[in-house]
Amino acid sequence: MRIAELSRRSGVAVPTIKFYLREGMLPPGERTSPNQAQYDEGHVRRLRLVRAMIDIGGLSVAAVREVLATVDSPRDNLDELMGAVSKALVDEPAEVDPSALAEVGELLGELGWDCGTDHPSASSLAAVYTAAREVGHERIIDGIPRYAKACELIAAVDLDYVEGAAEVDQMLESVVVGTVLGGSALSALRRLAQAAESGRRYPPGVVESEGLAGVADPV
Amino acid sequence: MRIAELSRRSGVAVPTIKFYLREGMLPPGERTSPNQAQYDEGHVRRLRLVRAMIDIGGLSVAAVREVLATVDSPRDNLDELMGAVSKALVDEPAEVDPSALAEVGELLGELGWDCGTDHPSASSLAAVYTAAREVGHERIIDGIPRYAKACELIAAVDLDYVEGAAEVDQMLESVVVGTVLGGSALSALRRLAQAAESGRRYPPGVVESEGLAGVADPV
DNA sequence: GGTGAATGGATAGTGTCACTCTCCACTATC
DNA sequence: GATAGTGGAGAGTGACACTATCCATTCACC
Repeated sequence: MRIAELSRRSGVAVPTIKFYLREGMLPPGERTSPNQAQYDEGHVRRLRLVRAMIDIGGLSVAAVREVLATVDSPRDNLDELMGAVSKALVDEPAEVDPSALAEVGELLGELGWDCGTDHPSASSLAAVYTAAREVGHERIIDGIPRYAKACELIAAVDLDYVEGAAEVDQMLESVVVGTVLGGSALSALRRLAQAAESGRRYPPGVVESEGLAGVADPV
Repeated sequence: MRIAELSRRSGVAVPTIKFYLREGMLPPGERTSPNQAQYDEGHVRRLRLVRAMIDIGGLSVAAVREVLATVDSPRDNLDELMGAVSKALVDEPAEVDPSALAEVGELLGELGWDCGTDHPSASSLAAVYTAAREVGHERIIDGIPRYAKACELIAAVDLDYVEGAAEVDQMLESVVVGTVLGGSALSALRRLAQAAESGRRYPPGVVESEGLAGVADPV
């Protein structure tokens, strides 16, 4: 197919497709003459993946390019691939308080998680610790171990999903899709679960004259 | 204190503070003369909160303004406040496939979550369903119920955190901090848990000649 | 074989965002 | 009285993600 059909099939405007080609987020079509090229089903899929990462995952064009470059030149084990995708997905904080990082290391030890504090996300978590203290909400850190238990369940789902991929290239893509779309799904589910739990704890109908109903003075 | 000290205490540049004042993200200082104003500890806290939301939470200035406006004019129950913060935090997808939304409704029913599909996050989740199918990864949807179970644990932590706040205005802020900083902590923990789980399933040292070690042909 | 639409490629322009700079009249402090 | 700092407003900046325009082909149809 040519660019017009690719545009129609993917829902992406022709100038935008040209832009993505220039940016290397979409491989060039197969050249049939000096200024003609053919695109295939793979281009449609890739384009949809790009749009999903941008629209649903909220990634920047630069992040998408980096993630796709990782997928296109795969590593030889899952750990490394996931690490590479993580690195492309998170922008590691510039400087992290070493004591907060040590605290994260301690947490990882208690949890029995053998990933070290050199993992980029360990720095991200340490940055959250620091920020929480700066805004006077250090109390939030007390909940982290329970968050971690929930994340063990989530990670098991994530790994199962990647394992369940039929082919190796599907597997690479499933790391990306699982991380990006899964992340959006999780944040939506979290909010829904909060609403549900809140409704369970403080059933509607109970109205109080001041403060937060059922919270300042729980029923 | 005056603006220079506020800048020093908060680590935010003076022109940026002026910008935040203009944008209404920081309440004006107490005027002592036509062109002099005093700022207090509350301004320092607020400024740190703004920076945490932007730097750690990745919120836009517009989103921060909206969230703070919500906090500054609180509702009379927790459900409503959380809903208002959610609304300010997520940009609801423009159009959602009704059948995907119905599917989300079914899921909510099975889970016993009594929040309806009119919750903005229900649409977000439906958008993920649609995007997953468009990129040929509908299989990811099978993992959603297990994600949801993990989110029940997370939501319990979140609600406990808000309940534990000493005063009502602390409580309002804890909804924001819990949602924003908690979200960043969760995504970092998820990645760390993935790395740990991956290391557990495929211990290092096992090297294979092709494909993903221990995955294409699990040990 | 001629003609109008479409193509690939490149360059320049657009709108948004989050500051950042510059200017101003005025105030505080030495 | 000199100098630095202040609140306030408007214009300017750089990054980002497209979008528009142009051009020399090339295609599809008559």
